Amino acid sequence: MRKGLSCPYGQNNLIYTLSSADRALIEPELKPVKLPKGMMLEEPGKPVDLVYFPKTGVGSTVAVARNDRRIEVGLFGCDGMSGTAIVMQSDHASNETFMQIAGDGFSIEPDTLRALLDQSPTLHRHLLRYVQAMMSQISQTALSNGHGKLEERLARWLLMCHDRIRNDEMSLTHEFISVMLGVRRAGVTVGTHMLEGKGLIRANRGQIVVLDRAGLENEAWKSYGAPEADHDRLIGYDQPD
Amino acid sequence: MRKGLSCPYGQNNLIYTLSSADRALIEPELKPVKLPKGMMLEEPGKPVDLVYFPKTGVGSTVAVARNDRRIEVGLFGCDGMSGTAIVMQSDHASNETFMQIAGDGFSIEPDTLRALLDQSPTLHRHLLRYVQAMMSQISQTALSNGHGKLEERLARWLLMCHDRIRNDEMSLTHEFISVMLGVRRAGVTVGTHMLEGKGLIRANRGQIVVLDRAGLENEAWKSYGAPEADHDRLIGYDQPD
DNA sequence: GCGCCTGGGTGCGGAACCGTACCGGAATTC
DNA sequence: GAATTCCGGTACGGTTCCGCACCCAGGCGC
Repeated sequence: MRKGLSCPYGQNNLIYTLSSADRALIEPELKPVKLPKGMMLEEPGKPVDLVYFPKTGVGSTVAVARNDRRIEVGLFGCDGMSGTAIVMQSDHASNETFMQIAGDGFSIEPDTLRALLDQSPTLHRHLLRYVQAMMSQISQTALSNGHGKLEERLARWLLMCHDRIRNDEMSLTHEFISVMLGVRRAGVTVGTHMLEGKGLIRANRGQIVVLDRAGLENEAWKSYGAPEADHDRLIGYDQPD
Repeated sequence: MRKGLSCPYGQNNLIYTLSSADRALIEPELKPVKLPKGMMLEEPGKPVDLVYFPKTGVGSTVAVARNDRRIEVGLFGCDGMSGTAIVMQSDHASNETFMQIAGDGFSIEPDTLRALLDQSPTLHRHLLRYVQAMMSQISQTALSNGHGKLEERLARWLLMCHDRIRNDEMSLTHEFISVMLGVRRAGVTVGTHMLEGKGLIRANRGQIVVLDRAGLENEAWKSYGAPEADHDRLIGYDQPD
């Protein structure tokens, strides 16, 4: 587990790190919600109809091209939120966001959130800083997609997932990972074998177990770390109050 | 020229599309400034020391990895600004931004801008929506880097540059383009030959001339367009007032 | 005029990854 | 327990792009 995500299990870190005043402001408006696997949180070009703050599970943000090519650009769990367009004073999402690993969390109406943002500059500031951290993550993804070898990108992706799950076991199929990374399914099979051969993970049938996190970080050192450090600086230890 | 960038030549579109009240607010604080080629506008991990609004020229935002791998993630000209971290209520940049093609524009002190953002929610909103458009552009870059062939990525990049120059001739070396795209210099040579062969551009010695813009767009259709449409929706025709 | 630097053209071997396809075992369904 | 679906292992030819290297031409300084 990364240090910046050390909020208690079953909390959303963005909410948890708010000042008590801001938390008191937003908490009454948050509705508990199940987030089943595959649930669509926002769709490109459409208005955001609910904003979600996961407590568990993992959400993926995917850029989609006209010709149906798609690739994951960002990923979040208890550290983040969907519907960032609202924070940006827009209303339409530009990417697709869905639940990649089931969980639960909170939802809030966009209009309500907008009102709260107007009411509390510190709340707005907090969420803006989160979006800034996401931009850093997306930038790193662009870099990694451009320069990284498959094995390195795979290691980075597994790490980012692992960061957001309080468990070394992850339910992930090669097929799914291949879509997220924008590579062949067979490529992922080969990549996981490489990582298995080095004793970093163990995989079988829709299950990947992280054995050596430090080793994975080493494998992905070119691509992993900078956005995570940004996040910790922007959110983790920067609690207003 | 794209429709969303149709502000008068020698204006910054972000400033130009402000409400008259907001423009009156910010204009006294803007200092005219030359933006020579290669000028560093912000550096990763360092505080933003000035925010720039170009009127002419092109700026590049580049993600840098620890091992010195780098790749351009975003690009802006008279349509944008540097120092978006300030708009996001942060102070440190996470990427490197520099002038790729010389120009001129305005600068403003971060503290001054911060004060203005607090003072005018509509100003803040306007700039936030610009950052949202940039996120869309970065996402598309990640997608393009992951899936796109060199020729297609090259076409997209030339289009994005062309959008921000009021001229079909662009001073660009293969070497420079190769760094921006994160590919070999020789690869760019081959790619430009392909585009030349199709009659879309003409290139010689540090000069690239766009001959057939529509053809270029066709060549890059998978990657070009969506972020530009987002930008136009968020900024171009959404003038408060 | 000469040398030098910059920018671009070209070639070659090899690595990485693609598209496609086939197969087998594991889980699920009825 | 038979059928079906899901998931992963494997193979093969082809393409794209890399790393490296060498050379040539234009432009500049001296």
